[in-house]
Amino acid sequence: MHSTLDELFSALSDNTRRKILIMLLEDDMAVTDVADPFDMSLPAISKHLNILSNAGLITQEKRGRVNWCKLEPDGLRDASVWMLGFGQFDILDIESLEKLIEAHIDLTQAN
Amino acid sequence: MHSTLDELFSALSDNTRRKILIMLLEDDMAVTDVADPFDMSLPAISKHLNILSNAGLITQEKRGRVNWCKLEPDGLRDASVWMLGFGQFDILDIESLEKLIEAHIDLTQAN
DNA sequence: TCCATATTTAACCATATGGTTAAATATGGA
DNA sequence: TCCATATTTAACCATATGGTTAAATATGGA
Repeated sequence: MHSTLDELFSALSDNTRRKILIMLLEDDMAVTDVADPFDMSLPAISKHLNILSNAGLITQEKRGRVNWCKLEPDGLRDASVWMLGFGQFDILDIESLEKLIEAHIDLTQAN
Repeated sequence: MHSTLDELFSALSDNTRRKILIMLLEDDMAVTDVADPFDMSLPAISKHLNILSNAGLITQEKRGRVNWCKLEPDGLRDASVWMLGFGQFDILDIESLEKLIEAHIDLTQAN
């Protein structure tokens, strides 16, 4: 929830955890199912999921015996903002961003 | 140069290193000058700079006694691309986008 | 030549990280 | 009630990380 950039980037610095995030892009998953494709013990995956939770990248909701893991859509935002603030704008289309903001301003002024 | 995402995100997960990158956004710097604002020994800074080099985020050029540190503009690219591939760029809300545009304008006008 | 300056290397240390296996816990269902 | 299933916790281990101080190295300049 109130995770630091340290926690965020650190959470992203492990390939297992990045793969888990990509899996959760598809759908929410139980811990056992998250662990399935990995050649690694369940406790190891459980720890990775904890790290992702603390970084704000996922949330976990326990229903019955099953702990459902869900991607947290806003989790990457702080990291994205920090990185893009560096001027890596050639990746994004600046003009369309400006149009988006103009549209937003028009909408708010129309009220 | 050909650093992994692990190295990249890991390099970014330390606040000292992020601060160094922001300092180098201004201008190239000698190692001693990079170290100056930090309450930390020179060897510690030297190690941080090595980590940033290995991650492809900076380059170092030795001229005489002085090792000049230079921001590597494409260094963040792979990380950015990973996040884009993640498809979560709608996570940037309007406010963040406005800040980004402002930052971009500041940067281009600073030239 | 000799000293100062800039930086790295070496040796060390405490703590963090990413994994393991075994045991504990909690819920579901016959 | 009793067993299976889902997951976490505990204890442990090897290696990585981020720092230190002291020594080594290389260059610049009087």
